[in-house]
Amino acid sequence: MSTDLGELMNRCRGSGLRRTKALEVLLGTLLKADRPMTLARLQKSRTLSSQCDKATIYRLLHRLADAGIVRRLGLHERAAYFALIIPDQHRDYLICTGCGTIDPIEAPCPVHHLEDEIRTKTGYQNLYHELEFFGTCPKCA
Amino acid sequence: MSTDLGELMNRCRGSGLRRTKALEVLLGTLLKADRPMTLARLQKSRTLSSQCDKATIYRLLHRLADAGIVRRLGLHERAAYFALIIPDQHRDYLICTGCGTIDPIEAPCPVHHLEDEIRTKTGYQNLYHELEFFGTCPKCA
DNA sequence: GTAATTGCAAATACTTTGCCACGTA
DNA sequence: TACGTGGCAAAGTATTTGCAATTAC
Repeated sequence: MSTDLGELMNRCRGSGLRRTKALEVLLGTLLKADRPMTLARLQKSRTLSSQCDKATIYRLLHRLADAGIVRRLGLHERAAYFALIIPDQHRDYLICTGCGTIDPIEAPCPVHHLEDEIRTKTGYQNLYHELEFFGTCPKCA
Repeated sequence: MSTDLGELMNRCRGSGLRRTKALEVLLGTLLKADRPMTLARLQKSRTLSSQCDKATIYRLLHRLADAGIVRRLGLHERAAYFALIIPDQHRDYLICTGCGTIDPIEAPCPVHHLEDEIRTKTGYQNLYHELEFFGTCPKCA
């Protein structure tokens, strides 16, 4: 784990966000989860639900996304997922289509080369990618 | 283009779907588009809007997904995207975060090896993946 | 004839915004 | 003090379902 709560708060301060209780609890929850979470899921988390409103979490997540501190992901659900961006660490995910479990993949991401190729061939800028594997986990099989 | 409308209809019949006007028009639209489309976008298509209701398109898309004829994709929008599955052809996409343009990527997909590795290491079955590149296209830059 | 399919309308689910009170800088 | 932030409630957008009429087989 190359990031802790204090460092995250500093990055937030650097982006002009204020040091509020809600922000701290939200970042702590995302950090502990170590995988993407939906707004609804975050809201149900013990600490967050007692500390702040759904709209607050929603707006914080979007501010954090603008600041480049969290990333918004699709992941095939109706609800949007959000995950912390850890500097110099790219994450892909393995998702069970049965129970919905989401696990980060340990293996190094194999598409950086293709990303470079696309950048030069198409002229797209600020490229990034999202890679997810879907399947049935052993428990659900 | 390795698939035509007749072949698609045959695959549908093979899965027990009935040969209806709505099905034919929907498949034709997806085939012509050659990229993922949202329900709303499909609905706006000239031919489809005059031929059938939103709920019909919705239900057809889901039956087609169950039959393995279309695939449901995330693609970062609030609305779900659907694309035809062409046998023996895997597609990844390049998406402009500015204007929302979606283009299929021509390059061969570089993650099949990792997919195999995940299969054996984790015991997940029916593995498939989704890979999207996001960036700013030259026009939007 | 029978069961799948369709259209219309109503119900959900999740997201997004308005407004005023509040807390941080 | 000033302005970003928070809570509550209402509005917006996309999805999903119920049911009676219709159509394919």
